[in-house]
Amino acid sequence: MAQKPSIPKGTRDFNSETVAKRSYITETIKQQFKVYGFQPIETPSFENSDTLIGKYGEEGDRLIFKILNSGEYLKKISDADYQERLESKLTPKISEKALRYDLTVPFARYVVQHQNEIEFPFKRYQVQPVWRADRPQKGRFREFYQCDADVVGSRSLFQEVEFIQLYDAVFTALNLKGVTIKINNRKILSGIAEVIGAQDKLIDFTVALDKLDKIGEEKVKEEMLAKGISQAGIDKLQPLFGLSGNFGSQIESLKSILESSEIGLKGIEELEFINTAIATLQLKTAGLQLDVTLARGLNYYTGAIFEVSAPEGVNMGSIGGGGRYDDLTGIFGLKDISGVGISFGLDRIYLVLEELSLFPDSVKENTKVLFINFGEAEAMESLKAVSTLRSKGINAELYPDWVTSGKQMKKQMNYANKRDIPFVVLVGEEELKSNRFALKNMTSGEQETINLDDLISKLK
RNA sequence: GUGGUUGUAGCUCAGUUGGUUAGAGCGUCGGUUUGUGGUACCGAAAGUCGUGGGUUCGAGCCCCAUCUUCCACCCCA
Repeated sequence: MAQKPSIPKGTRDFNSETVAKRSYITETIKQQFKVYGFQPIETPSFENSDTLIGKYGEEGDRLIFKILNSGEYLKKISDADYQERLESKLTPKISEKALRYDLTVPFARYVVQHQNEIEFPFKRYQVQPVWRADRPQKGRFREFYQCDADVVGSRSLFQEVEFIQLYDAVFTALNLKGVTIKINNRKILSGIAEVIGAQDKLIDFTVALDKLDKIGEEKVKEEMLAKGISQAGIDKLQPLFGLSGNFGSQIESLKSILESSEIGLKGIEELEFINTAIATLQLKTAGLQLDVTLARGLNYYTGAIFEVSAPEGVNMGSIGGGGRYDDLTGIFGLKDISGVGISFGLDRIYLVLEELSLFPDSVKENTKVLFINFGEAEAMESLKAVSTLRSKGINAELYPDWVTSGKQMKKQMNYANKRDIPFVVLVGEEELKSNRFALKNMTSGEQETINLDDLISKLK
């Protein structure tokens, strides 16, 4: 064979079984989104670069796929710019569009652009692929799907409460038990940074703190010190490292750390509200856990921060995340619109369900009955029956090629086997004469000759 | 973006310090079996050893580049 074609790294082809399983997940998620009152929207797969660039931090900019301009884009570059070879200067001149990096920023753009047509609070969901120029690893791809639900135009903490319920509802519907919804609050992180005198180093501080369960207390302290946080400040963090117990007792410890910080106390107040509400409403299968070290998406989250981790024992990064962003639309010129949202990582949820064998057998459902083809007259008669069965909603098909020998028969039976088709119908010369059908059960091997009505009822 | 790792038949993988014609299992195809599949037995086809350079009398094996896989960073769903 000649050189085989290939696809770019970090992308995948999906066979029909995988498509069925993926669609089982997205349909389950969409169904819950609808039940919770969200409306679908879709946005283009690529945006103007200035919509995306600079919204995800320096690291994010690096991971955005940029689209080369059409036409003679190099001719428009001045000799000076060309000679200079400065990416930051040249890139915007040869690339004015970029692939969607997530669903949140395009959504913010959508809200601002269509603000006069939207009823606030606006609840939307969106299930579309996003692209990142990342280096692939397990559960990390360069093209993957996000399933987002967001609300804009309400500051109510009941939204956060509902999103936690929504997470719980989806994972319950997927029969995925033992999922942990971690929650934190940007205001608490700000408060802690304030207390230790590192307000200006909030990001460095939280990035280091985020690594606590991965690299341990000592390394975290080292990293903070290296980032310029004072030893005195780090000492004040000591109670934080020993934080344990349930939601309530952790909150009490945090209160003592944050007693001098107004914003920190505000964060605690918010967390307490959410926790109390969830305790009253109860979750079905997921667990809610306060995790002060959780610090994701700080480039725009301002209040609650969510992250969902797979059940214990499954080696997978987060399978969902989200949070409150008080001023996301501000970057597009629409001030004081608060938003909060969550995201499900389809590709990772897939890997988790696969690892735990949680896909129901029903996702594989395909053709129920295959008619063996014995020749023109028989095939014609078979197609009549096939049409009738199809009109009754029974997945049926006729093998397209005729039997010319016993080998062909074997081939057709094998075909049914390979495709896991549970029934085969034989309409040969005898059946044609008697106007009956030989129905064979491919699992048990049993066979019976019956009329059309019986055939329908047996296959229903 | 940094460091490492992987690639041999359709699939999963062997292949010794560089040495004749690169192997196995599964699958595929044919036969035992011309209206009955799954099991069994017999047989066959199938590989530019990821790709491109280089070293060597000789390269699947060594060197360089590149693509790909997986992993750890960074970051993230």
